[in-house]
Amino acid sequence: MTESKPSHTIKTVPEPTLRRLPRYLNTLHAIRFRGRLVVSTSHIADELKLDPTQVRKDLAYTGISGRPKVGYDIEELIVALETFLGWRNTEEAFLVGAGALGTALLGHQRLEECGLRIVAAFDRDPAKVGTTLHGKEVLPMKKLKSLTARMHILIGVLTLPAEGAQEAADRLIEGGVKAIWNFAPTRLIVPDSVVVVDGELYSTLGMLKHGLARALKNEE
Amino acid sequence: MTESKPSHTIKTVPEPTLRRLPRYLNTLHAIRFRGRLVVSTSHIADELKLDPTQVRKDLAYTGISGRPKVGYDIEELIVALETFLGWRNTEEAFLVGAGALGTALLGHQRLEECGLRIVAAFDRDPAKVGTTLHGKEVLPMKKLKSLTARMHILIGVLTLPAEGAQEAADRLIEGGVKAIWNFAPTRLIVPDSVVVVDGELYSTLGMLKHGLARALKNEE
DNA sequence: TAGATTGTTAATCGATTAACAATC
DNA sequence: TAGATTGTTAATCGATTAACAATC
Repeated sequence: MTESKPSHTIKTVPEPTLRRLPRYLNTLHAIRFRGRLVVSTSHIADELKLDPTQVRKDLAYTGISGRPKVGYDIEELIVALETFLGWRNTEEAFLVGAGALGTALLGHQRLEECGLRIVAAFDRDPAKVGTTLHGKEVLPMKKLKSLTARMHILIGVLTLPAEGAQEAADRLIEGGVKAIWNFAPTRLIVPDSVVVVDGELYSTLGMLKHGLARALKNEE
Repeated sequence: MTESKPSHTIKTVPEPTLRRLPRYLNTLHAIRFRGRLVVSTSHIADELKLDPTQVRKDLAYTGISGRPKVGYDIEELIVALETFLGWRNTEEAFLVGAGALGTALLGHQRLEECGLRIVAAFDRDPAKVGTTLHGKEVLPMKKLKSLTARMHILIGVLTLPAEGAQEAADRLIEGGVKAIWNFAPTRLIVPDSVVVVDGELYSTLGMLKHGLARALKNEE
């Protein structure tokens, strides 16, 4: 018996591709700012030191198509990429853990441009509860689940230590959250229906410091 | 004529491996906390839903070796990983851009545990210059290059908008910086001797929102 | 039309996974 | 010793790159 895939299966996008798409957007914004209306994949590839074929393959995933000899309409391409990445429709989110990192994300304007509006923070510290950070209320943990449900919040942002992370994730998921942006240094156990994406702060810091160590060693 | 590699060539570590190593550390800390003294690769792999062989290959890069039948000494393994990632010797850094994100990193305690001590911030806003954030001075941009050189700073952290990023990177590099942790949404052009690692805030946010959109679509 | 660029198919490369011998 | 686990070599898989036909 051969396995028959459901006809509506969406082609999954390779993770490396997904990581590059936001970089294409950065580049496109810069190019558009210089007054260009169309752009070729070699143009984008040059700017980012990538292979033009790779850029073309990546763009194909978003469903947009260019015109031979001409290239891609920059405006259309930006819209297609932003739509694909989900940056075109703003989604409300709750943040758990109002420490330094959490406070930063509450105040980081650019997140809203990427379709993420953090509407409130939660913290277990009574001294923080009731205060306002960057215009957003800090609420007590015991309200996390009920408010998530009542406000139909779909995204949770975790900026707390590893210890409290799983517990917070559980409450959020019980409340109906479908996606978690996790900055806590721990792996979360969640149902298949929930997406977890790691903030990767420490991964990138590891790459940085390892790279520095190598660079210094090579110099001797 | 055959190419002869220099005998001291260091084997380069695949990027996926480098991304996983900090996750192993998280897991190891949790396992150690539970009182274990040794750990097997299948144990680590189970916790992180990875393949044991992959964990073994990754660990081999750090130079540590385990004992057949027994496994790895947790303590030794943690030290080996931290050393490999450069988290064991603290390096001083300058941060440029004292906005919300920059302020957060200035106050984020855990960075120091990963060997990064941000000692001062720089900003072009005269209103911020002279103030103190999380106990660290905010200094004017015009001192960036000279202070970097005088204090032998090797790491720069960029938390400013795309526009100012290249300029700041240039000043840091002129001052002697060898590694840049870049949170600005732009590609930096730097000499080969300088390591740039992207903070990837927007890449991960893109993966999150794209993942959410897919999850919601699959549900209908 | 000729040339440039897209989009696709094939070849290559590198990372993951499987198989297994070495070893405590 | 027997069994479990490491560490390495081989097979597989997937992503990148190269080649090239289609097209404006």
